[in-house]
Amino acid sequence: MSLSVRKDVCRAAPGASLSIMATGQREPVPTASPKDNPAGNSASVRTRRIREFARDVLGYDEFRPGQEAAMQAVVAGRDTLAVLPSGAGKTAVYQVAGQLLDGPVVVVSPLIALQHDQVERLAEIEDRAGRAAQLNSTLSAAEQREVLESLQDGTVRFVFLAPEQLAKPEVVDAIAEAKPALFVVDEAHCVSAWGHDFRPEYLRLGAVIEQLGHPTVLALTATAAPPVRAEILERLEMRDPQVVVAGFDRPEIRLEVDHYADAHGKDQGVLDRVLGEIGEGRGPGIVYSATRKGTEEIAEHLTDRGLLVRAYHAGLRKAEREDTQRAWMDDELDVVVATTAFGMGIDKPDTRFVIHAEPADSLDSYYQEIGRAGRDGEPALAVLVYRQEDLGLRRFFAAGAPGEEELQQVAGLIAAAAAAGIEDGVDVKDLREETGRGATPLARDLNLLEHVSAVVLDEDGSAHPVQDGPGPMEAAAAARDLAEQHEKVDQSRVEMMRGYAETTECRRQFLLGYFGEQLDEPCGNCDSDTCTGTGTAEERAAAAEARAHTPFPVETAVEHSEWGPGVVMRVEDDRLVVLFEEVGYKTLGLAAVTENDLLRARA
DNA sequence: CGTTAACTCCATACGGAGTTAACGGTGCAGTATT
Repeated sequence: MSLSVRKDVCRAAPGASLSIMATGQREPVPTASPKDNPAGNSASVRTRRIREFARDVLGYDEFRPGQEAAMQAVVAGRDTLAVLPSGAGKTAVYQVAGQLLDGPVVVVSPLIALQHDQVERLAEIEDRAGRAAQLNSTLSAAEQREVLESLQDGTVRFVFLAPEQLAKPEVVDAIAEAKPALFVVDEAHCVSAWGHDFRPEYLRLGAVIEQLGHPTVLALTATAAPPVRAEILERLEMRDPQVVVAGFDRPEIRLEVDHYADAHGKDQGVLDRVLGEIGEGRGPGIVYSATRKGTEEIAEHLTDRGLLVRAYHAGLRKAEREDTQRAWMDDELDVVVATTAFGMGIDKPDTRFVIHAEPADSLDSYYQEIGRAGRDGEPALAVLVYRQEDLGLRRFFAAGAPGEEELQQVAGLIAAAAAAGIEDGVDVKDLREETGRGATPLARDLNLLEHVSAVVLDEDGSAHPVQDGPGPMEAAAAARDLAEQHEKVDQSRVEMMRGYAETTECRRQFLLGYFGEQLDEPCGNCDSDTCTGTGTAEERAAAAEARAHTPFPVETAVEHSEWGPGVVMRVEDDRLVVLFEEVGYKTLGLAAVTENDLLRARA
């Protein structure tokens, strides 16, 4: 096994070490023998026990890339972020830890449906790995109490819950009493993608981990670009984290982009593409649309053409959604046309294509979505049917930072209560009544105010002003600045989606570059000129030449006169993509950079 | 940001052109209602 260690760009965790595993390489599970443990060395004992568990309980013949490294780190009690491709057996990483560590395992999982599946899967090996239970609102109050009690008396070894459960002090207390050995955040990219406003409880997990006495933390995700990794480490307050990244190139997925200028042409293009694939016998597939209405219209048109199709989005009745999922899994459909609601926890390895009728909000989402095709390793296809105007909706969703007045009001109410001598702080419920604002935007505001050290939430979830912290006016301004910074980063992610759609070079190089991995040669399996062989040899040579002589190669730490520090993510023959810490991704013309001396390398 | 449904205005009136406002995605939990 070759294992190179290099410095990550994570500024949140200067001490983080990073392992990169070669793509697709599998490591056999060796037979444990006494000589693995000649001196009773604890690392080799761990290795032996991990391998025994993998073979005897999970029935593994081999480890997937990164899997054993992540297990080693976790079993040794080290905080670990594991970025492992879909189907790389992330579950096994905490299963093994559950058996080898002394204490229960808490798993934060974003969807109740996902928790359900996870519990069922663990039930199959319950006698060897320990009992698993879920804790959520589908359970009665008595059942919820029972789960927590079983966790405390050791009869339940794994508990699966959503972050919202951990907003309840009594739940955190009960779990703390059970002295968990491991705190797992599954689908950890949600910390960044959902945390800011949609599900703000994700941002509070760091504080929860502290309240639990900081058990070993394991963050798991299939997709996380460097800034997302940095945010996960920071938000979860991980200590001296081990970052394991298994190569996540999916060479079997062919990458294509179809360009259209007008809306009608694009709609037709989506239908033609789907009909073409199904007509050639290359199905089933998923079509992603940005809107609910879009999914229904496309589904209707495809049905009219005789395909077995269903639409799927969060506005449909629960029973209908479940039945569509079942029909999809049972091979009853050619196509599911869906919003982003469809996907997480749905694993159909023989999905042959993923076609996007609109661009995703980021390459993170896009890669996650197309990654659902070809999990069986057979050839698969990802097509983005692209029209520039469709980015507008994504830009709209990326906007929406709270106004300064709103933040001032919230900070003011909290400060006023403290000034009036109310020592218990302000309950979030009271804030909701006073401001007339919903729970979600309010939680977002509180997160922002907390992040600028103006407000603290105590263990009961009540808000207090920070002693000697900024006043409401100052706090609101700082919080707004922070929100605007998030917004800039989100907008820059949309820009990277645009960059992918509009690049004329190898799309896989672009995509992997975005995730901080360099692919040295064009992939040969995308629709770029270089990979289809339509570009001239001279052009390709010129591009390679330019890359070789750039003053700022990939991964160079740079400083921009206006945008501050950043890291070079990608080099083309006439431009650079740089990820700046404060403003996100920017594409810079190389000529302008050299002429105006815009960038300099940092030490 | 871009699309579209709803509205207003004018008047070669079985309605067309132009303006404006609303809308768009992900899920948890808890509460009210059948």
